[in-house]
This record gives sequence, C-alpha cells and structure tokens, in this order.
Amino acid sequence: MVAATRKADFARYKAQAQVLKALAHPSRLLMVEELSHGERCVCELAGMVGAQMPTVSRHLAQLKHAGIVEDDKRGAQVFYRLKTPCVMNFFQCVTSVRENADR
Amino acid sequence: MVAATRKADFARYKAQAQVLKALAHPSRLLMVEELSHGERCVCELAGMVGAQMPTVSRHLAQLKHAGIVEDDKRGAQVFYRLKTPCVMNFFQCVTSVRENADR
DNA sequence: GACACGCTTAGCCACTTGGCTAAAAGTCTC
DNA sequence: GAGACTTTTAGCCAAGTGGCTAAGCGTGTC
Repeated sequence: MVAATRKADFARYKAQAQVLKALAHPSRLLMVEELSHGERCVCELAGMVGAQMPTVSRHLAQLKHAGIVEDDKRGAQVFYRLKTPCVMNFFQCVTSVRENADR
Repeated sequence: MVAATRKADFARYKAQAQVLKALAHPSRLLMVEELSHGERCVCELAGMVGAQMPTVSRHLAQLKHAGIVEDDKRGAQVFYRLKTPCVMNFFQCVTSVRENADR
C-alpha cells in the first residue's frame, strides 16, 4: 500500500503545483489582486497590466483553468471575478516569506 | 507618481511570483512538506522524490534562493530545513482552492 | 447585411524549465 | 595521499512558457 499512497500523494502535489503555477506570474498576481476589489472585464485588466489583449486573455484562461477565477459573458464583454477569495491569503504568506528571505 | 507606484507594484508582484514559482513543482512541494517534519539531507530527499541527486540538488537550490529553506553543511552531508514554516499555510489555502475548483 | 467592438484562438518565436549523464569539489577514513 | 562518499556544477536536450501579430468568432448597432 505504500506505493499506492505515494502515487496518490504525488497526484495531490501535482494538483497543488498547478494552482501555484497559475499564480506564479507578476501579471496574473496583479490581476488577481485587482479582481479582489470586484469584477473586471478583459479590456480593463489589459490596461492595468500593460499587455496586449490576447496575452491577458491567455493569462485569464490559466487562472480559470486553475479554478481561481470564473468568467461571466454579458453582451460583447466578458467579466472575470475571483472564484475563491481565499486566494488573497496567499499574499500575506508570500510577503512574510519574502521578508524572511531578505533577512 | 502613478507611474512610480505602478513600477514599485510590479517589482513587488515579481518578487511574490518568484516565491510562488519556487513552490510550483510537485517534487518541491513534497520536499517542503517533508522538511516541515524536520531537517533532511539531500540523499534522503532524493529517495523520497524518486529522482537523481543532481536534480534534487537543483530543486533545493531553487527553494533556497527563494528564501524558503536554508542549508547546513555537516561533514560530507548537507542538511536542509524550512526557513519559514509559515509556508505550510499554503497547503491549506491551495487545497481549498482546488476543492472550489472541482465543484 | 455590413460594420465596429470585445474577446479568444492559432501560429510563430525567443527564452526558461527540468530531466539526464558526466565531471568536479569537498569531506572523512585509512 | 588514495579511495569512498555526498553534494554541486556543467553541458545537453525535450518540453513548456509567454510575448507578439494575424485571423476567427460572437454580439450589438446602424
């Protein structure tokens, strides 16, 4: 059963890594923080990030795939919002890690 | 000052992304969880991860560079330990994100 | 229907990541 | 110092990432 347990653990770590990877990009972090203040359409986020819309759209697709945001099409626009506001807890943790790292 | 603020924000997001990226790999997550139970030498971790030692050594170098672990050379061996146990808080957060994602 | 608008997809590119093997470097024993 | 042992570094390669432009697709307006 040890092998089976390790296999299950590995699958769990892989899934967790997927979520972390989705957050591990400056532009995506910026978007997540912005979305914590309320829903935004793609063009608004593109303006803030300072990248082309196709690029931003793909970043959002990654966040959506990881289950961090969800989209809502209204007319010609698509609004994104945080699906799991708990994500914001990361920011504190990450900051404290960084502060310890600098020490 | 808006431009300067945005620039500083971007630098902050970039630093945070570095920490998240360091954690965003199944093998590294496994090692971090293992290290949360106490210090381990490289060969022990290599056995758990199931990878070659050079590979594990490089993963550990990434974690060290991100400020997540620190090393302690004792004789021919190198022991690693968590520098910021706070990292363990991530696991809960990530899990809850995943559960919401599956829903 | 024609057009503008917002967003996504596809294709291309440079760059990074993560695995391996081989070689080097440091430490302990004899 | 020779040899065994642990760890790191270097070099290679396949696969993934992230940016761009161009093209496609759905929606609202005239």
